[in-house]
Amino acid sequence: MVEEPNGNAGRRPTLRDVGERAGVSFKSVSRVVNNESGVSEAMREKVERAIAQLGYSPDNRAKALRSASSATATVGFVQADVRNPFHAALLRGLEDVLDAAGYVVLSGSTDGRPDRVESLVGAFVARRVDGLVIVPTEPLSPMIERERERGLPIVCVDVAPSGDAYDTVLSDNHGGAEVAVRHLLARGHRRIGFLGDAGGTSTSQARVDGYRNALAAEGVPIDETLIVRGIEGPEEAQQATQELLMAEEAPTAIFSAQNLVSYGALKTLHHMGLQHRVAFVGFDDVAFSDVLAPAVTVVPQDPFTMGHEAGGMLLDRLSDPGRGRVLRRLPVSLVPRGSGEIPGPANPMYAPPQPAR
Amino acid sequence: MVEEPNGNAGRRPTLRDVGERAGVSFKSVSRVVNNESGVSEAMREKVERAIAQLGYSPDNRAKALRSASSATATVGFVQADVRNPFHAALLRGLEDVLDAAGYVVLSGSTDGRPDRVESLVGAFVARRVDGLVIVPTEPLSPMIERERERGLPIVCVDVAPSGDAYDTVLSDNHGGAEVAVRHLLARGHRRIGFLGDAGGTSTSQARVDGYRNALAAEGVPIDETLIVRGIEGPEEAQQATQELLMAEEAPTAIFSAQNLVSYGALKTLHHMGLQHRVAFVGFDDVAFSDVLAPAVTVVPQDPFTMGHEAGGMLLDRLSDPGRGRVLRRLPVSLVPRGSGEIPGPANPMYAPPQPAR
DNA sequence: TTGTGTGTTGACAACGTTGTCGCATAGTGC
DNA sequence: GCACTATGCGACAACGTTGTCAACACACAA
Repeated sequence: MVEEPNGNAGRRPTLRDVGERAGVSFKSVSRVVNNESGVSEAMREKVERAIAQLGYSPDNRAKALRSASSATATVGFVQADVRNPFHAALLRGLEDVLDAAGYVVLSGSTDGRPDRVESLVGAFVARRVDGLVIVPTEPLSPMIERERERGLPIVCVDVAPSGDAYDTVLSDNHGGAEVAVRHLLARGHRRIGFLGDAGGTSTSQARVDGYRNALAAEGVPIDETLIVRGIEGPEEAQQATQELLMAEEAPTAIFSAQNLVSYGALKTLHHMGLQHRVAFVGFDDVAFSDVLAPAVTVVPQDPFTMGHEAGGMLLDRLSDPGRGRVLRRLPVSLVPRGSGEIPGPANPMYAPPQPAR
Repeated sequence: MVEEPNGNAGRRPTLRDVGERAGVSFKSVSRVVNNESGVSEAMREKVERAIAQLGYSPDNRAKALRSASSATATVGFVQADVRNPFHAALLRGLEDVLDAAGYVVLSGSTDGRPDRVESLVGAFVARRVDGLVIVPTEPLSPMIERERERGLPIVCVDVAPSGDAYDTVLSDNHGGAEVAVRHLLARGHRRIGFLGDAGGTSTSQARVDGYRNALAAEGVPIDETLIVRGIEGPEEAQQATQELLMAEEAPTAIFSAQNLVSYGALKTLHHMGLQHRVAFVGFDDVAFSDVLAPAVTVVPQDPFTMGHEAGGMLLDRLSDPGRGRVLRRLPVSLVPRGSGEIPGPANPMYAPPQPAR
């Protein structure tokens, strides 16, 4: 039970309060709190008793304020929407590694809106975060650029901003997309739809490039009408998928380059009754991918690990601000579960896609 | 472009720096920054020019430190795991309403472990958050109790801690469970399995109580062997579901009381090929609930709104610390999608559940 | 006894900000 | 010309902490 001093209800006890209580100077209390050497046993006991009685907890703001070089042990995480499971897992990975190092995480969602990015970063900077982890948007917010120039440690995750100024953690987006499309090609598909998200980020670009590369490597001509980019959320993905599948020469397979897009695409495939006829591979894992019939073949990323890596990278940068810029590209590989193994026209097992109903 | 003063590389400009630059006292700069009255136009312009040149951003730590009553405009959110979509949506709801009021959110996951709760709350308090929003565990951390006694505004969400000391936002857990089970009863089911999560919280309890109530109201005897509680995560849920369905007198319907449990239960139903035979209703919505076949009948909560409400409640409490404790219980209703409408034995349409393969 | 270390403690100045107060300067009324 | 008020600005003290330095007590050797 914490003793509540009569006069100053609501005020938190300070070093000075504890010192008064213990009959010593507040500086001695500071020494005990910080486990400094050169404190007698008697002093330590007296002070610790007083601390317990008053329920003292140190004020990190004052500590951080004392020396400009000193730190708040707080970092900011800026992403589009924490409700996207990918971002939530990133955050959790971050939290875990930073928590272990004594940091806490300020988290904010921007929906990718530049004004929200600016205001959020401004709010974080006002609180003097020691560093930022961001999922960049394109173009990168000028405020973020300015903070980097000023020396604030910043790590990008999932997306590499243009230029090579930022420490970055990525998945192998190009390679992953290529593997996915090769997988479909190998099963006899020649007309493969591409569904990509909005944003115009390097990540989004790398995934189309991977798609194009895989086709080119097999000598399959690229039909631009099969490539749909700029899809914003599951509803638009449903729409786009439907249009693609109702077209004159519909694709026999679909590669979706992002988890929310996959969600919409799968919904449409199932609603149209084509889930067993049209092959599907998605970048990013998707909830229930192993419960759906057919189970969903994906190239999963590991966002938890990505967050972990990003946090570690930030800690490294904090301890050595002068080091060169680091880019880490995490390998990905395809997990076949069923939807991606549906045969295509160049395969003897092929059955033409007709709606089941 | 921010001008970098030669001498003090890395140091952020302060009020004093701006004042020097503009040739005025730092106090005048403070006045301009805070839009105080009694500042001449000439002064304002001079200062604003200097602010822009130096890229000044105020230091929230110092501001908050200045007066004990002043605030950090920061709140902490403590939950088990952001990767749970329910918690992520809570966080997003919180962020949005608090952001609009100028606050930022410190977020931390504890996996429900008491030691992590303590250390996280300690870290938040050290940074002098103005308030906390927590998803409580049972028993409630003594550190949280102590902070409430000390006067820190705290709002609980999703779970009501024992006693009635905390502002709380809840779903109507009892009512929701009752509606779900009544729904199954009305379709002819008499043996209804209950799958509940671990934790021993009031929420978890309310959902079993709702289950029991619904059965009792229909005069259906309660078979304790059909009630499985304390399920920790999807894997355990899979296991429990399988055992339930392989038992001598297996249930013809299942009510799952939590989203992660539903995930595991659905996985097992599908793997056993029983998804069209055994009825299923889940508390909490679940990703892909409308893509699965049959689509999943649920009693969804609206975690985004819950987070929104919790944030609003915290803001209210901050502006009026003396007000009485508030409890808000949000209504829920059942969304029939298919899985919950599979007929049971007391229904003429009933077909006995046999594995499809 | 004196000097020299050694170990423990306290006084005091910062950190960057806001609140309070006082001092100029200018304008107003007589 | 003299008070008086209003307006704009600066000086200074906090807020709670840490770093620096000085002061003190004590032991030990010379």
